[in-house]
Amino acid sequence: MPELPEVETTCRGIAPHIIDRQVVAVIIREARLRWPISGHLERSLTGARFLGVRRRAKYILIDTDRGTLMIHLGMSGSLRIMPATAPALFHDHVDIVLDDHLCLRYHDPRRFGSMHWLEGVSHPLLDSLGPEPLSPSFSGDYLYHHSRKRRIPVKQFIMDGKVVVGVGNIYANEALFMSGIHPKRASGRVAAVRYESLVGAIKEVLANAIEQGGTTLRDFVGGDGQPGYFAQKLRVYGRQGKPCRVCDTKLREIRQGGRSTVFCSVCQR
DNA sequence: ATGACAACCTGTGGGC
DNA sequence: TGCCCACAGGTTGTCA
Repeated sequence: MPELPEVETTCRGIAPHIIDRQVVAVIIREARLRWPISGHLERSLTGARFLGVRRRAKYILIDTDRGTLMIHLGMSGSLRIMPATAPALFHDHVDIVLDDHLCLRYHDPRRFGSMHWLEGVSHPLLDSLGPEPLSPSFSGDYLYHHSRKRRIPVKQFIMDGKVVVGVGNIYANEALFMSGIHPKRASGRVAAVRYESLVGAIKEVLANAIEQGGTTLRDFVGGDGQPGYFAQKLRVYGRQGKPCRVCDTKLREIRQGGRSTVFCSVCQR
């Protein structure tokens, strides 16, 4: 489900409701996520006070006075604020009950998400991540230099979290269209000036999607339960067979690394 | 080091 | 109408 804009939307949605609140209980109904939830988590988190919400890549980092709660939403996860007394539905795997009778509820049908407790500042899953796409260190120059001599198609290159984090399938498709680059082009054969354009497109599409509250395709809702409104602005993703918004050519769909790629064979070279 | 691919899991939509 | 297969927003691990 969530790409970076949806994760950012979730962070912003939950932060005002949980900061300064104390955890009075942790209810784990299903611990079998991508990695099983550690037995330490409940003991460590209960009684802790939330201090702030951060994001690194698609990980949500919730700092407390005792350690940090690290949550990933996988493909189908969501976090909602709701009354602690609201009946738990199917796939509501975890409740973090707060001292004001609200709770932070984790829902994830596919269970590709995860929940970790960090005692220190780091975690192995965060160690080899590339730069944040909206940070100044992510530049055309950076992509150009890291792609030399690489043969991987440019779309898969920008979706590699060791290269840059937070560029998922939707926004990779969109950014390549916006910058006129063919998704199958070898990343090592993309010129510097085109990487400048691509990086600009990635920053623009992600920033716009965040402003719109994320992209709701099926069931995404932010921390307040509201859907995102970016879906109606998509240029290529999900529009295979439909006319290119620029030149009217029928958009093509191919598969790359098991993921669907939609592009315009006239606009993208 | 790089790249290709399977794996994790459930829900849904399209084709037959 | 109902069944089955393919595919869905992500990421890691394995293997050649």
